[in-house]
Amino acid sequence: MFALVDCNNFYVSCERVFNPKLEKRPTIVLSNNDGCVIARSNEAKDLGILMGEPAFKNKNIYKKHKVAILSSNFALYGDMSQRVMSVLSQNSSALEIYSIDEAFIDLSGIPVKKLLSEIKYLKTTVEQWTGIPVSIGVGITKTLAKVANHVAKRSTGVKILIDSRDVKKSLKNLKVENIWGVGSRLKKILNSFGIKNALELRSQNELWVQKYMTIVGRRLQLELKGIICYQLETNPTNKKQICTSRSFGQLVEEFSKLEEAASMYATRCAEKLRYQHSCASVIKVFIQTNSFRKQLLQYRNISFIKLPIPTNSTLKITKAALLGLKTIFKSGYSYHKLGVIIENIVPDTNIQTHLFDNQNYKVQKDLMAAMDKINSINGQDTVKVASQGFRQPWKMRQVRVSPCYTTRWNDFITVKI
DNA sequence: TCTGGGGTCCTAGGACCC
DNA sequence: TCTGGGGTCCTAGGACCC
Repeated sequence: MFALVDCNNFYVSCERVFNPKLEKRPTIVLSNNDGCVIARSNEAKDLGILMGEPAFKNKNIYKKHKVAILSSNFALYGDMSQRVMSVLSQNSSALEIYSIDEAFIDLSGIPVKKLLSEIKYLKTTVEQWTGIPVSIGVGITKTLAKVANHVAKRSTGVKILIDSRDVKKSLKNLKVENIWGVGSRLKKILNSFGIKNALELRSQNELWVQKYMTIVGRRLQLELKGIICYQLETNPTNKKQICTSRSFGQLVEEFSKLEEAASMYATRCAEKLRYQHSCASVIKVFIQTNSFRKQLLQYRNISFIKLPIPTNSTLKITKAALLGLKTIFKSGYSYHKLGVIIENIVPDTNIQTHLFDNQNYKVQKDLMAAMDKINSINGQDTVKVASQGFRQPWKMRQVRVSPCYTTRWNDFITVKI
């Protein structure tokens, strides 16, 4: 049994905690550079303001209804999120923080009779301690808990969806596009076969689902049937990719400004990397013009840099990012967005396999011999090396540690920094 | 020497999430 | 004039190996 706790209109609710005058007033929060709407109060939703809508389009509506328009303050939201999650973790046995405003809770062990009072208590506690209103939905699987939450949001704020007739009814009332995991593409496919609600999807033939919705759809269907495919993930796993990117407030042409942004974002990436005690060896930089402005000349490109040895040094990552930027920069374009991405992330204690890179044949051979020795002493798969015959020029296929790593990077720039 | 089946690994790109 | 940012997972298809 899972509960999904979801903060209502999270960013707006955060703002309201510190500015009670915003209560009852239609309120929206805008993205970076006040570009588009990323949060709406219920009153704003009632005005027909959509999520992700560009803010400049509806200025008249905002003015007419005296909508409070706020720039985003992610430091505040992050802090409020932590407070909510801490209350939840104090009041539950197992917690998975799913996003900044959502968490799954394990409820197994609580008798069904007590469920309602439990989650009502949880809801009240969070609201009293943090000032953030939440909705809680309970279901047998995570997907059903999501469905329950959907129902809760439209009623009293709590919903237990266990009774099979109740489940059936709720699924019938849920449009396919509102199912967790169904986006615009799947909606189109489903609708074209006349499947409009979640109940119809649940009762579809399994082979059909597999064919048109792949394994993802099968899991979705099973979860709707009450068969658990997604467990609670209580240990936050390390990021496999870390990205820092922004749109510029206005178009940028000078290389120096791009450089400035690239080194700032590279620094942020390195910080995030160190925070999770990892190292990375691939640094990507992308730049792009504004694709919405079709009259302008369009250009986008991404550079790949692979470092011989993983690092979490800000300096090294920044240097690589700047080098990458140089390789893709073209003058004569007006740039709109820049991002730095780091990949090939490994724990910072686990870099020995990368010694194989950029070594000559003899050194590699010696290293392999050393690895073999370590393996034979430990008697386990500390380090595995593919048992290929040696060839010239040396091409190592695979060095298997966890995570697995190979040296097939011919098309990439490899730099020593 | 010729050829095929079975397998792994990798990447780009798409789809989806909040 | 002005259109978010940060992620994950899956698949197809190529490269490569035995």
